[in-house]
Amino acid sequence: MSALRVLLADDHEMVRDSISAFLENQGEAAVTSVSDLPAILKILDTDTGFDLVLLDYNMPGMNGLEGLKKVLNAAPGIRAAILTGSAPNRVAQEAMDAGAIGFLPKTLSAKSLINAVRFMAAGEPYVPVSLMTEEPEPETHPLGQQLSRRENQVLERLCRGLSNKEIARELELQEVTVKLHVRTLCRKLDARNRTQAALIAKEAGLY
Amino acid sequence: MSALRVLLADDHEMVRDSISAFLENQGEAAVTSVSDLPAILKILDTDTGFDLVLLDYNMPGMNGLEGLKKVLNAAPGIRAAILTGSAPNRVAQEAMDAGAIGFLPKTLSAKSLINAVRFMAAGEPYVPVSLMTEEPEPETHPLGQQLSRRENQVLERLCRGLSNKEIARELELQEVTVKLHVRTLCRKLDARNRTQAALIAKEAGLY
DNA sequence: ACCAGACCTATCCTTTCGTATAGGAGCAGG
DNA sequence: CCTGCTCCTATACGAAAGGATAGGTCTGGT
Repeated sequence: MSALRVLLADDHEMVRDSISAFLENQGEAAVTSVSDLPAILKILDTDTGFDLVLLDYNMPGMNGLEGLKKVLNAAPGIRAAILTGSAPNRVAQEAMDAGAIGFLPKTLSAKSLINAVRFMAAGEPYVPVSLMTEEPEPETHPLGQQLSRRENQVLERLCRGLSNKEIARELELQEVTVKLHVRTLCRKLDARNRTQAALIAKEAGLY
Repeated sequence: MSALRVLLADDHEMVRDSISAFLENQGEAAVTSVSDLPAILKILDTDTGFDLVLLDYNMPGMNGLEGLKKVLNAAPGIRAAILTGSAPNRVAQEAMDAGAIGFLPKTLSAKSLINAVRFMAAGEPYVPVSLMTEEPEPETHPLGQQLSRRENQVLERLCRGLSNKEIARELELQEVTVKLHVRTLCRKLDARNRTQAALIAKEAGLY
């Protein structure tokens, strides 16, 4: 049997090395690993012959599921899966809807990982059962859940003390748009201003 | 040479399996892995013969560095290191102060991990150079002491998300004066604006 | 086809924040 | 006395934040 060709992107070098070493030691796959989204796109520019692409959800250039869409766009028909540390049910659903072949929380065991990779490389969608059954989702954070994707992204940057302009630059948005999100976000969190919003989020342990 | 005995705790099963598999494949160590802090404490209750304990910073029961202290308390003299996804400089310092033998961001390469484990198991402290050379951002708790009485009063209100005007009213000052304090206070805390100042203060547990 | 919701942008406006400069009052120690 | 420090105030200006209104796209669901 010829080894599967896997393309792995994660900004944590330890995660990269560990996963790729593990997959290769099992003789299961030949792993090419990079650290950000642009690198993935560059590779796919000349080589779309991978059996599977693994994308870290939190990684430079990903911008939520935008990165996934870019990958699918760059290599139509390729099988791409999302890899994430936290396991928000909602994101899994969104990822699958966006065309992902699978969704892998890092809480997955290495053995399950092997199986999942095998499944997905064969074109079979894979999402851990736990994520599907936990439909009612006990709300890891009641706060973050009532915010939209964008609002969460903005809030995270609010918690780094960034200005609207800086947030706009990072998210590739106009400053007015950021203001909009900040305002609606403040309303939902019952905060009077950005500072309170940031404090509330930190208090809740969101960021 | 006999293999090192490593005790690993991380709530992400994938991380556990990957790291332990990697370490063991190198013939470097025999890894025992668990998923939370109580499990660690239970093991140490009957077996303190490990060369190294690796603790995920974000893990059930850890509660910041409390978990580290519990481990050191349960097995005095044992070598314990903190493992974390994010790499906040400050926490590294705190961890070392609290008695950790090392601090490992997950951005570390697998090769560096091996070296680090070897170092630490030998009793040699290990912290990535990058964390040491980065801007120190020292003194988490002495923060409050660097501030004058007024500045502390202003900071406390900053942490309630109040505006300059509101702070002025509460302290019976003019708004300009509050601005002055906010500015000098931000300088001392190395914050770029009021939001960051509030966040830093809360992070340090000041208010 | 239609509607609802999330998302993005624009214009206009007011308020707040942040910075700079220039003082003055009070108190400590050399 | 002079020096240095913290504290308080004042005026002024540009930058940022916050708010309101209006309209646009795109999506999924009915």
